[in-house]
Amino acid sequence: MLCDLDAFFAAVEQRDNPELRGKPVIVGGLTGRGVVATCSYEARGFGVRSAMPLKKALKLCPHAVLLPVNISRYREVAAEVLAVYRRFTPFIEVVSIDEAYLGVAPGEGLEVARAIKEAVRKELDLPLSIGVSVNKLLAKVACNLAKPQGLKALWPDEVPQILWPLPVGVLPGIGTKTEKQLKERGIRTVGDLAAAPLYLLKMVLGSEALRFKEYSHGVDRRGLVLSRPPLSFSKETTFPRDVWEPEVVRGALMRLAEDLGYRLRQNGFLARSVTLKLRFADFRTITRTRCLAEGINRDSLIYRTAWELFQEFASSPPWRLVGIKVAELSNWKQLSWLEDEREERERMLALVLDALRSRYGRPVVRRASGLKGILPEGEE
DNA sequence: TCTGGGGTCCTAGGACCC
DNA sequence: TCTGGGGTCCTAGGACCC
Repeated sequence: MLCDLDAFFAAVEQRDNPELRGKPVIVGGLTGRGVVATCSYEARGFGVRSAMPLKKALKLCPHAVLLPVNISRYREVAAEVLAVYRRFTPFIEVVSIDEAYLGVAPGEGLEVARAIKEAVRKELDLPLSIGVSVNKLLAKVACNLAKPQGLKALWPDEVPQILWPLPVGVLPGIGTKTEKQLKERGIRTVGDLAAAPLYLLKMVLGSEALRFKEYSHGVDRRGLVLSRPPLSFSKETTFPRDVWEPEVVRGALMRLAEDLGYRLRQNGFLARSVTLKLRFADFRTITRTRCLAEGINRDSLIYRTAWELFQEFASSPPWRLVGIKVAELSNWKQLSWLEDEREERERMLALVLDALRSRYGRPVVRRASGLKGILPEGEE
């Protein structure tokens, strides 16, 4: 079964603040250049949708309550929801903060789903939709049909009647680009796809043609992916206005690097590649990667690498967005006894800063001349 | 309308090695 | 003089998902 919390961010806000119940609520960035992360069903009534620019959303629904994304709060609540799921089954694939596939014994799906839905509503006061079937694809489609606050099963014998009339975009892996290409070849619905000759599908879908052909018949061989370590961490920021000054970008890179270093250390990783992402005012976007000889997790090394890449490849302003990604992750082995004393002191400093940060938030270090010889060269 | 942020996966070319 | 086949690693971009 697929469990999907309805309008999750907005639902948490409405639950935590009853005054918001029944009102159009939009959760999204507040910079003015943001988009809608989630909106309540009341807001959807005005045509507001996820990923819509906030400016447009507020034109459609001027009296909406606009709230910033309080991601740490939503993570707390999501953990509570997961704890409920775990009471019913250990077979859980967490797709995202608000979605998870649950595996239960054949024949028990609907019954367990009803119990989960009821528990989440009663104990956590959150609306949940669940789709039940024999595989992930059909469970997902069933869930979409059930929303909001619904529970629906979709069995293989219903595929021609229920799945075939739907647009091909309901299949996982078919996004707007592929949907358009298929449409140009006369394939609009899943039924069209099921009837199309394979050579035609291969023109658009390449080596994946067969898999989508199977999907169109309701066949999905994917199993549950219970859990695995992350492959990358990234952080990026869109400036409130287009930026012309390299110094502003440099400051942003410092903050991004701090955040990524913190996450690497907290999760016990070293990263061997650093990627700089730049978006220009005209929305052209480039990425530049540097692979390193050794894994790193120090803010200063992440920052330095990203800044070097920026200096090499930034070409010309104005810039709209800057981001850093760290990847090629490995476990953070304890440094060998070969490490020199300076490195040891830097490691201690990092641990102290992380402890401060866990407790008080990100430390703002304006100038630390007293730490000469401890901080890396050139770092304030 | 004016376009976020955090991820994964795939493709394709080039360098390099044997 | 003109050129195989198999492999890994690195890099850039794009599609997709939530």
